[in-house]
Amino acid sequence: MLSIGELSKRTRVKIPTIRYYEQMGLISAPERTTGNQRRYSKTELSRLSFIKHARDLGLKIEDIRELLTLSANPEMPCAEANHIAANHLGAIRARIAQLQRLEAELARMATCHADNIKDCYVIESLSNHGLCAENH
Amino acid sequence: MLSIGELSKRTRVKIPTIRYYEQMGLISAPERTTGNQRRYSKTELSRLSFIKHARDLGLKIEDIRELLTLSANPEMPCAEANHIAANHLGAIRARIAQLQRLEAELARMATCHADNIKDCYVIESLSNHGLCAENH
DNA sequence: CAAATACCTATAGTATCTATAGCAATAATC
DNA sequence: GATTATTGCTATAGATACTATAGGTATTTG
Repeated sequence: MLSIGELSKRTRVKIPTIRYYEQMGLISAPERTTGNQRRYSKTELSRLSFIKHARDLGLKIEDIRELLTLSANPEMPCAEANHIAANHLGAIRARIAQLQRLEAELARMATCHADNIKDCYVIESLSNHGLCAENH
Repeated sequence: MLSIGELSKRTRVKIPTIRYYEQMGLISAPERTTGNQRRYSKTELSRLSFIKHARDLGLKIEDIRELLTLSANPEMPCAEANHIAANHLGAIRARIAQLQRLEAELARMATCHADNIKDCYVIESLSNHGLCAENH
């Protein structure tokens, strides 16, 4: 049995976050010691690892909740899980494309070598959208 | 003079967001009509455009506040503004790299053709970090 | 001038945590 | 066994950047 601190170390999920997930119903309330401290089993360790991994991938809590429900019913069709992953993939690709446009613009901006603000390209760029190479 | 609705249309900043920015002190409280409605001048239009543009670039409110202060002092050195932009550029590049790793992993996951959850690669991938091609 | 639209304030809610205060339990050391 | 250090508990507030709602008032349009 793991204390909340050990669970936190192993999953790299911070302690208040674990308690928050419990409150949100993502993980169930674990056993307690006579002194009222939480004690976790291997089951909860792997469930929390799943959650952490999915969060690292940028999935929303509600998506994760759905995936957890799905995974609890091993005979259900896999299409739904695929759908969630594919949806998220589209969102990520769009976000990458957007960030790359911003990267280009910031890179241009950061080449400024003016001595003072009145000639600074950073300020100028932000003031005047027309200077942008790409539209956003 | 523009009403808040016109200002919103021209800057594509939503009305409650404009009022929120006023509350946060990013823009100053504008004139009011006798009926207590806000009326904005060109000055405020361009200031809000600056803010919108910077937000679109992903800059944090506090960074924007700093840039606005800098731009109000045209004789100040430009180094600080450059520093903010460059910092942000670094953060964006890191985020792009991270998202590209996630994209690769999700793309692999979404190729799953299993019929039911127990063989689904999406669920399997999230359960088992060891399957990831890249580390994150 | 009436109806439709736009605007006002104040408050609460969203999402995903993180921090703090004040106290209790457990582990480590002597 | 006693002291001390670490860890844990609950409850509440704060961070971020808004968005939504309720209940009421101005302004514009036909």
